[in-house]
Amino acid sequence: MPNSSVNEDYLKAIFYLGRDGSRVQTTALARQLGVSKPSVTSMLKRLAGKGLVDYSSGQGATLTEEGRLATMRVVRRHRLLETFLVEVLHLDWSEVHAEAEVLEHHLSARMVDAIDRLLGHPSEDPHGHPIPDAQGRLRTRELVPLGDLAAGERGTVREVRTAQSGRLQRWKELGLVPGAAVAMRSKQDLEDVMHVRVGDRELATGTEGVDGVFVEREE
Amino acid sequence: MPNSSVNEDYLKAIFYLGRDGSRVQTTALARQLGVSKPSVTSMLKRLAGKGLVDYSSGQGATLTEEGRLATMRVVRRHRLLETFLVEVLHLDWSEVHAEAEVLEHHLSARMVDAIDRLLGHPSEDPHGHPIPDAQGRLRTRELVPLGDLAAGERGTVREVRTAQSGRLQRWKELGLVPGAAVAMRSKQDLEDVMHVRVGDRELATGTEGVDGVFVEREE
DNA sequence: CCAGAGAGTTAGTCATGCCTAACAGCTCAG
DNA sequence: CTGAGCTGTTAGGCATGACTAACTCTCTGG
Ligand SMILES: [Mn+2]
Ligand SMILES: [Mn+2]
Ligand SMILES: [Mn+2]
Ligand SMILES: [Mn+2]
Repeated sequence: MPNSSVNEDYLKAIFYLGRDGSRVQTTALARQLGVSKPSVTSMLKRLAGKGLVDYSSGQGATLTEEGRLATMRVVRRHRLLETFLVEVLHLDWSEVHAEAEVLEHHLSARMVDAIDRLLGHPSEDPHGHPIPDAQGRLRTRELVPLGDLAAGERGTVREVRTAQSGRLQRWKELGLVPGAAVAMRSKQDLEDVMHVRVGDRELATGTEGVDGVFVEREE
Repeated sequence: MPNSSVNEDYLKAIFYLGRDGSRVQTTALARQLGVSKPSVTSMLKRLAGKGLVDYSSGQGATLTEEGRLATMRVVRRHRLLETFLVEVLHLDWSEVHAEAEVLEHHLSARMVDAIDRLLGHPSEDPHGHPIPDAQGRLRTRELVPLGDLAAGERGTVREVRTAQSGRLQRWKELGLVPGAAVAMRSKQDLEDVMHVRVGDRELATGTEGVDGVFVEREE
């Protein structure tokens, strides 16, 4: 009756893919989770049976309120774990996602509380992602992709969204970490090259190279 | 192809039940693991197929060398985890077994190393159990049940073996923890009552009440 | 000697999650 | 307008790991 690891990963995927308010497609879930489309169809029916998602054949899926709360509990565990792994076990921020992806399903409430306490109730994980509170509330912010800044605009890096550890490693080397001040110097859209000031360094990159870096625009 | 959580719990159970060198019976495993006897028969065949146990129908099971090494890796993770949960997360020693029982199956090598390093390569867990080293070597000691001490004999508590958190809590209150000096004052075998000095306190108990407390005899 | 208790196995079933094959419906390019 | 390419479902199967029912075998007490 409790949710399995697999259930929880489906819920998280539905949550992430549905952030823009849209219904989540079978195919998108299959790609995200690395399973076949029939597996997704079958699982959506079972999650609907448990009251965690709204699903009708061919119409995609959304989380119910119960499903959203269950998802927030998993996301909370995931992000607390990442923070813990970096702060306490001193793993690199590029490595912790894979660990947290597994352990998020196996932490008791007691351990979650102990970690939360030890870390002093952190509000963000190492990648800048907000940690849902114990009631399932998630802070939201107005962030834009770094590549959306116009030439001359400034901002501050707030979140880095990727699960690829190689990209995280590179961004750390480049100084593209939460808190970093950035300024868009110039953009050659046709060539897909932009010049960005990151802290006190200059960076030339394509859109793809910083895809996943989100900034808060300077007012 | 890697061992599942369930596989690992079977291996551990075979290891513990076979410590005395005997072959482990189907029924004993079924009771230990809380599953039916046919489930055990079926699993023993599969573990034998993986080369982890020696099994022939009706003759019980023993670990192969490969199975023993796999078991030592799980026991190492379990005991490092318990130590970590007590030392770092400050959970009570009576609570950590249940947590470790789950997490032992989901820790990466990287996390095991990080925990081992953080703790300074501990040699024992909070209950006094030796932690296998990374090569699967397990320290052995000559311990006897506290109840085996004869009147007048002294010793030191070295290990407490139980998975019941209530018993652990009680033993902690009584001072029956690894390192505690004990002395058998007197025994009334017919009534099954013994009087034991624990540190500077006096304890009257039946055999059952201290079953699982192991001591090193004073020479 | 024989009945019953235990130990252990076989057979058959179920739930969970995954897969491939096949097909239905929609949209869009040619 | 027609076929290719998507999206999505149904059908059927497999692996893991659990269960109950029914059986065999061995041992022991009366
Ligand atoms: Mn996960
Ligand atoms: Mn993160
Ligand atoms: Mn376990
Ligand atoms: Mn222990």
